[in-house]
Amino acid sequence: MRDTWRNNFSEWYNEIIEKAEILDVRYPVKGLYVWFPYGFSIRSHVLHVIRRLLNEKNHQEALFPLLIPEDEFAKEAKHIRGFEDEVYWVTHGGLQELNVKLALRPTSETAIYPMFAVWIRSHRDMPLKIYQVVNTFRYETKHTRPLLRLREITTFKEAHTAHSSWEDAEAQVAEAIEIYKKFFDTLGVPYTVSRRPEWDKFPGAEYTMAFDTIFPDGRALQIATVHNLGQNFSKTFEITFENLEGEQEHAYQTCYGISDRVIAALLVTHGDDSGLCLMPEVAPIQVVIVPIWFKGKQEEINREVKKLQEDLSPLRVSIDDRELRPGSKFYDWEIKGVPLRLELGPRDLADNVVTAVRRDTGEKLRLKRDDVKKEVEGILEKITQDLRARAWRVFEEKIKEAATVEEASAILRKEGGIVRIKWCGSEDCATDIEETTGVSILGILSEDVEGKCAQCGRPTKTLIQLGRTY
RNA sequence: GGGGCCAUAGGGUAGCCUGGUCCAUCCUCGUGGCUUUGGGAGCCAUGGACCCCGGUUCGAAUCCGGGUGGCCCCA
Repeated sequence: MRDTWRNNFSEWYNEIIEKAEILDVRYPVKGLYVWFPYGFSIRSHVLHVIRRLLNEKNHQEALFPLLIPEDEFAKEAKHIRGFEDEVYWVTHGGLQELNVKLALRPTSETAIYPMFAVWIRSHRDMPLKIYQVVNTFRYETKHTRPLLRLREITTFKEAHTAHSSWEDAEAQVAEAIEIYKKFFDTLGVPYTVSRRPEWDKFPGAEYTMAFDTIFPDGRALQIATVHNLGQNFSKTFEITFENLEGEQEHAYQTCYGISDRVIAALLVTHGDDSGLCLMPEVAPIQVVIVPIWFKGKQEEINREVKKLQEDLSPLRVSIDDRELRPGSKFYDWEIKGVPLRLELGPRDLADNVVTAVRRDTGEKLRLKRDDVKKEVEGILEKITQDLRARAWRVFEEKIKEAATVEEASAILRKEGGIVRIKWCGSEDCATDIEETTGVSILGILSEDVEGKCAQCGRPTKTLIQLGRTY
């Protein structure tokens, strides 16, 4: 693991996924991976956070089928064109060929919206805010990578809403962005939000807002998207409602999603050369207690360790009573990213203290045994704040501004990250910028700046972000 | 989208070029036991592998073809 986080990110990533028991990559199908119980537990805690945030804003969780009939799937022309070369098809039932092929959902618009058409009749049925957490399938032909490029996306949280006006849909986009900001803040994952360029928006959307973070190798990773679908899908799927004037009108829709990539971002953002460092809120084990046994004292130590665990309830506390040397246990839990380790040995008992070691800083502390719970809670809160602050500091250092395309190009080649430049809005300039820099335009950050297009020099108010993507 | 490298116990590897001496090397790991425990313990015993299909050959981990899977670089 030594120094690979900074110097060989790919190697660190592959190693940590396996050693921290996040995913087993040995499943014999390309692009499909097995969640280990430990990784699955992190996933569960992360999902708990997003569910809480969505439910607070009156979203309802539902569940739609995995299989979508070809005729529904093909209804929206742009949508299908965006996905058709990566769809898995179910063509047979047993030995019999199906009359209508069934798509394994690559995303669920075409599974959900036919039902929206049935459910929505009046403006009173809206806003309708539904979400589901499911697996989706995409036949990736490129290099697949755990959590980053999958053939089965195992953790696809997609929300779909319908509204009775464009303004309400716009407000929903804003609400979704706020929810995601809170979500990533909880995970301590830094982000930038921008509007994807026209040619890169979700197929069938009016526009797409996207969250990107930056990985240690300098690449940008899309971690969430929010789409305003306007009436595009409601027209194809005939989702209509009777408005206040008594007329039939097509609904205004939005959808927004996150995927396994947020788990990758969580792991990578706070990782270091010793392994993971998990945010306490989503750590399967928040505190691990390592008993320090000495001959003759084992029973007493075990008794005290058990008492300590009970005193720390309801924190997620685990006792490591494996028959191993303590040092070996320390390494294990550091790789797995347990935020706080407590040690209890004869010396601690004699002094009525508990030894604590922070995963993020390595700092060693002596906690008074009598108010250990308050102290531990305080440390976990401190770890949360420090991890978040550190992540944002690192992130912001990787965002630069450039006046010219050449300058942007030099920065991106040398250190990667995200570079902001001004752009006139023409597709020709965009193409030239992407060709010169060799990276993509991530999106439009602002349309309220003063300056000149870095490519052609024409005056513009648009600031965009460039970065090499995953 | 283009190019390169690779596949041997649970993990990491040697052997492959030059086919036989390989019932396959070393480290790690698993199991049983003894001793130990404040940063990866030691000893004894024991367990486990040549990616798949086909071809060449008296003989294939090794050579050839295809498939599957993995990694890296460039666009």
